[in-house]
Amino acid sequence: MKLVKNTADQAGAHIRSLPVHEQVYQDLRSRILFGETAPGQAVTIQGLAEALGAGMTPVREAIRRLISDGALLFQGNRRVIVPTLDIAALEQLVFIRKSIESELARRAARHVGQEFVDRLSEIDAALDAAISQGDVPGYLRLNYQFHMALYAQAKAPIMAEQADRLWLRFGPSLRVVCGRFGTQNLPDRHKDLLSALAAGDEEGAAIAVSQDVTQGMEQIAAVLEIKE
Amino acid sequence: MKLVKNTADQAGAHIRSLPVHEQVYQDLRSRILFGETAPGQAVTIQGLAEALGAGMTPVREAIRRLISDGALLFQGNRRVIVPTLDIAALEQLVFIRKSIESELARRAARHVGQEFVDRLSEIDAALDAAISQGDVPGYLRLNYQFHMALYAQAKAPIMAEQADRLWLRFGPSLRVVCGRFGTQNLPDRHKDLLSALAAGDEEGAAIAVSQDVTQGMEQIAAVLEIKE
DNA sequence: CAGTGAAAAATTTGATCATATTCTGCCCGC
DNA sequence: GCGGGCAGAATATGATCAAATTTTTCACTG
Repeated sequence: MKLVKNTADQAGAHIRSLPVHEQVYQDLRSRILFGETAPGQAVTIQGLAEALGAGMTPVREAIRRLISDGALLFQGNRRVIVPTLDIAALEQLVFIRKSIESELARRAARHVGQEFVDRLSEIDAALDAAISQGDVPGYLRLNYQFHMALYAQAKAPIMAEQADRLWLRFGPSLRVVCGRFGTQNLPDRHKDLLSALAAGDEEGAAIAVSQDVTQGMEQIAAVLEIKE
Repeated sequence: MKLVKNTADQAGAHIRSLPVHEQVYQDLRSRILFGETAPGQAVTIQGLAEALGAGMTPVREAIRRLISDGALLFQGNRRVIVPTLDIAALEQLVFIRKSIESELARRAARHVGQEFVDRLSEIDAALDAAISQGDVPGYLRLNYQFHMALYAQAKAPIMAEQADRLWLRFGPSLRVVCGRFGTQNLPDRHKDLLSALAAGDEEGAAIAVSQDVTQGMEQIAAVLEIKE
């Protein structure tokens, strides 16, 4: 009872290099990271499967990964939401970020060359442009890109991965901050960082990143206070 | 055409509160954590599904979560293995563990009561017994239990979760250490820690944990050096 | 004639989907 | 207000397809 072996070479301009579950993961991840999902929002498997035109198995896997990343929260019953930050969580994130990211900056300072400083400066210039134009999504993406480029330079992949994961936890809230305050008075310790890097000043780089973290988190804390 | 809705709650002593993918996750996790899987070993979906008597979808989900945890490694092609530590990775783990776990000890010291110190002492006594009897699995489980009980007391769930995740990365290698050196000359800074906790000495607790981490990691480093 | 190497077949394993089943939350009638 | 059904969403299975590894074969060289 062999049915027709329909060769199924129908028109599919699919780039099949990446597995579907990986594509879904990246897609969802960047939505969370750049605030396209609001804190508290529910996430349904079937909804996503339909929205992305994928089956539910790949969507399931992507969601599990993101739960493990701390980017999504599995509420005891079988409901999944974008987690809401509270002050206690934020305070812990500040501590961990400062520990890891300042060390990453320290290590990156050991490996910088002129071409790397140039590349970072380029990103920072684009970032400034986004800020002055009030381009919130652009700001969020470039800021992320700036930090990740720096951390990649530290030659410490495990630490960089930990830092990367932490960003998923405050991405949605950072978006809320920008929605409320706009981009005008955003902190920018990147200039300090760039001069420290150019001078090979490890401690200076660490301090600059630490201050950047503190300021960013304080903005989020301010919004959280209001909400209480 | 409704067929008999046999509720099938008689089969085995199944605790049906936990979903299968969760059970598989916990099972695999503890196997990795306590060294029942060797570093470098390959992990196959279908193999596990058969071994655990589960379908492949739950196994898939568990594996994805563990990859995200850093407990398994997805090799570019589609092969999944238990990752092998190298010196560079170990050094990064030491830094992160010291940062996070010493802070957790510091915070735990703020919330201890007598009954908590007693409970920890109890675990530590059992741990000593396991060491003197050469009971490696018992040592690994009790050591993990000791640290996690301490970190739970810190009232910092996010930091504790990060620490927990890190343990998955050196579990398999720790097992190798014990296989080579036995349990006799394992470091035990737990006594220092217990007295610091009883005295409410935050810094003392932080230092004790930091030394415990250093010593444990040095043992692993020694084995890694030999292998090179 | 034996050994080496590559190419192709076969087997193993991963990826995806369609579907059946079970559980949760909600709504309606009592 | 409360309990039972009802809708919908999540869990889980097995089938099916695709890819990668392994094995086999065979030709060619020393």
